[in-house]
Amino acid sequence: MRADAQKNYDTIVATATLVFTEKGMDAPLDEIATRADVGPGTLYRHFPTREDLIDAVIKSWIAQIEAAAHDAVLSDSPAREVLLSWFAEYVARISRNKGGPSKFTSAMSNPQSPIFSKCEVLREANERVLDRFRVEGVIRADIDSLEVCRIIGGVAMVADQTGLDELTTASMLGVVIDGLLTT
Amino acid sequence: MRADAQKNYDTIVATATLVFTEKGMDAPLDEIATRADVGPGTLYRHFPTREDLIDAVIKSWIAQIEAAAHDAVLSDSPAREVLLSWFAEYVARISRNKGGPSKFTSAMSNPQSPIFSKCEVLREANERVLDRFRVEGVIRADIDSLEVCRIIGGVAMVADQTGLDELTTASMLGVVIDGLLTT
DNA sequence: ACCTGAACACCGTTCAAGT
DNA sequence: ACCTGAACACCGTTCAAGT
Repeated sequence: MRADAQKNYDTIVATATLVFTEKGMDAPLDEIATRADVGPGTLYRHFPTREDLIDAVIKSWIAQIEAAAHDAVLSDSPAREVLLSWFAEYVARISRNKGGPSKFTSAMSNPQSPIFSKCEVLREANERVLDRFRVEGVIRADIDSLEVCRIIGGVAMVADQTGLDELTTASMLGVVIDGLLTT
Repeated sequence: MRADAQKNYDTIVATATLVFTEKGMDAPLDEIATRADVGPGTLYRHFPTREDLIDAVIKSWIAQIEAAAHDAVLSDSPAREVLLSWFAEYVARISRNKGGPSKFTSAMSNPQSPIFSKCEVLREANERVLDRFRVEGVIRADIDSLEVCRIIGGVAMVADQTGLDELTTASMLGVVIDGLLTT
């Protein structure tokens, strides 16, 4: 990539990160281009779709969720407690930017999506945590990680759209967890 | 209301019903005005916001949910079975038009919304069903109907956005129900 | 009192002209 | 090879002019 192209690419991603934080993942691309001091065509050349841009923005932090999953796998606290903080963590990550829960949860079921592979990282982290408890026999074995991601994603979408606080969200997650536990 | 105004009002609502069915509740208002043979200003005069229009459209069927709730209250099938078909019914109603789950579930937590009172009808129907099982002691008493509407609404939103089939949706509802049951 | 439709604003998307 | 920005399309919203 040419030096000026690389510079524009980096500036656009940095600006998008900022604008997504301020206004959510549905923020006008126009504003991103303007604040990055590039023409709209430049943004489109680098990122043909909004999801391509989202993909570049989340690249810097999406893998961090694996550490949280790792903690959940190793923790010796009660299952319900571990799952509650793990799911809360999951929700917090995909809700980092407004509009995130909707984007991630939809893309997870769509292999064509530019951010599908990033969603797989989320799902696999979840899979690892669920696997631990499946082995221990404390949660149902007939619900796969995709389905769990969808249900938790649904809770996150409602919380995101409605602006619910963490306590209310945790209460909803508690219901889902009780539905997963066999005990 | 003047005769011509009344006629326009009725035509707009009828056309909106059609367009919402075809393209969902986020369909362009423009198309509704054009197909109803009125100017955009006429649509805005009668319905200042999209939600005002939605309110008029759903008026004709929103109360039907009470009959389904009534059936659920009287049914002598096992609780899990009754709740599953009730929640499936609830999801089907709010998913009648694409984009519906998101609209209803958001408005339910916002008393300022023009469709808030319609959402109350949904919530109260749910309340009646939940009350029956609370009295019987088969479901948790610490989760109110608003919270249940939110969780089920979240499932409906995911299903709506992702285009999930009824079986997959029912499976997710099953998890939520198991989380509500005390047995 | 109500309707019309031109006009404006906003935003996504394309592409001819430039470097 | 890449960038610019004018231009177009689309859609929501307003309002002066009409009936």
